[in-house]
Amino acid sequence: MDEEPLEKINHIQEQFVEKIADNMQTFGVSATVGRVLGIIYMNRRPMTLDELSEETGMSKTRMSQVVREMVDLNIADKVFEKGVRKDLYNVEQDYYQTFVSLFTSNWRKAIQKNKMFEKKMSAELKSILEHGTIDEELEQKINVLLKETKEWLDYYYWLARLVEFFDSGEIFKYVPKP
Amino acid sequence: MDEEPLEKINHIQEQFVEKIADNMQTFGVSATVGRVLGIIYMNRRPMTLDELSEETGMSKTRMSQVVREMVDLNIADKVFEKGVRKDLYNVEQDYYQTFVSLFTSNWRKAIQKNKMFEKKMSAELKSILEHGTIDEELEQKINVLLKETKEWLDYYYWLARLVEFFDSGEIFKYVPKP
DNA sequence: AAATTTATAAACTTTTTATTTTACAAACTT
DNA sequence: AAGTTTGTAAAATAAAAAGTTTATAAATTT
Repeated sequence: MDEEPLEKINHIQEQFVEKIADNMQTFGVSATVGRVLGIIYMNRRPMTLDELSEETGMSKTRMSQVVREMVDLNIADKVFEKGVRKDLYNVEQDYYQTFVSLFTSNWRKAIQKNKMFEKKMSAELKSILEHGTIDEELEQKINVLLKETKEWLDYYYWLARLVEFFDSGEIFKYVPKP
Repeated sequence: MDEEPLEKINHIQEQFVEKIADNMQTFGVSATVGRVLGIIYMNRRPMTLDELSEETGMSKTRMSQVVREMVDLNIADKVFEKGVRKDLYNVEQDYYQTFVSLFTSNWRKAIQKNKMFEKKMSAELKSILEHGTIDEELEQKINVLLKETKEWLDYYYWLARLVEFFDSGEIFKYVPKP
């Protein structure tokens, strides 16, 4: 463990990147996405697919997929620099903004997937109520499910409101940045 | 698709469970955990490992692992019922509380893992500053990393505060349940 | 206390996800 | 317009996660 100061620092920098990669998994993104984010973040400057490939030791194709995922998640951007032909990718330098982007991307996706579901379910349930031969017990079951559907809808409405609460920055009014 | 009303309802109930399972993945838990949650939730009563095994078609051992994970995540509880020898497991019936439990469990784990890291890093960096032979450029790099460490610490402090904001129910003051 | 039921642990198998390789199309240089 | 460079898609491979089976320990019943 008796390294040159410069080596030591590079080693520390790598540990930072690994930690970022590890933490990023809490958001449900792969360690590789986290690692690439960490690498660009620590680099403080936009990077090309080739540079990322070099740094991670992974294929350029994989880097292409990863940065695309990051752009979709709103945690990276393609940037232009005159004279440079290769695409350059940069990441958000603000932790809090990255948190908000990942949180909102994730939940927006989930909310989107649920929108149709509620409508479909209540339509089906009502159709059974109207057209089927139904005894007391069955009718009660259907009503329980209809109530469930309603609560479900309310919950997703709340989630959408929560996403806005983060995206708008309101959250920082009540949980201020230190 | 011309089923008996009862069949139709069972089918709808299954769709609910599948949707819950799918949604649960947004929290980073496996579909199986989500499915078990959904099954117990729709059942409205605590269930045994055998019943769960029957419902999911999975082994009892797997059910044992899954409910343990759920208890750890604070979204299920072992309950006692006199005269019943088998363990019974119940789940939170309130969507919002389940959201809070999963959100806080996840982030508490992440925060915990980062606590030591910051201390270790700044100690290492300071030690290099004191003991190594360091030129201008190197010193600047170290200071950048020290600053990074500080910001990191602030960010995790903010996250801890955010977790409290949810856990205490404060969030519902500003993003009220519908 | 022998037999049965229940829960968990460990080893193994299957399925899913991550990554690489290969191949190709689009854009750019000369 | 021929030759490069760059980015993406599709197929193949490798690694990780989920699930099952077998074995065993603890508790319960008879």
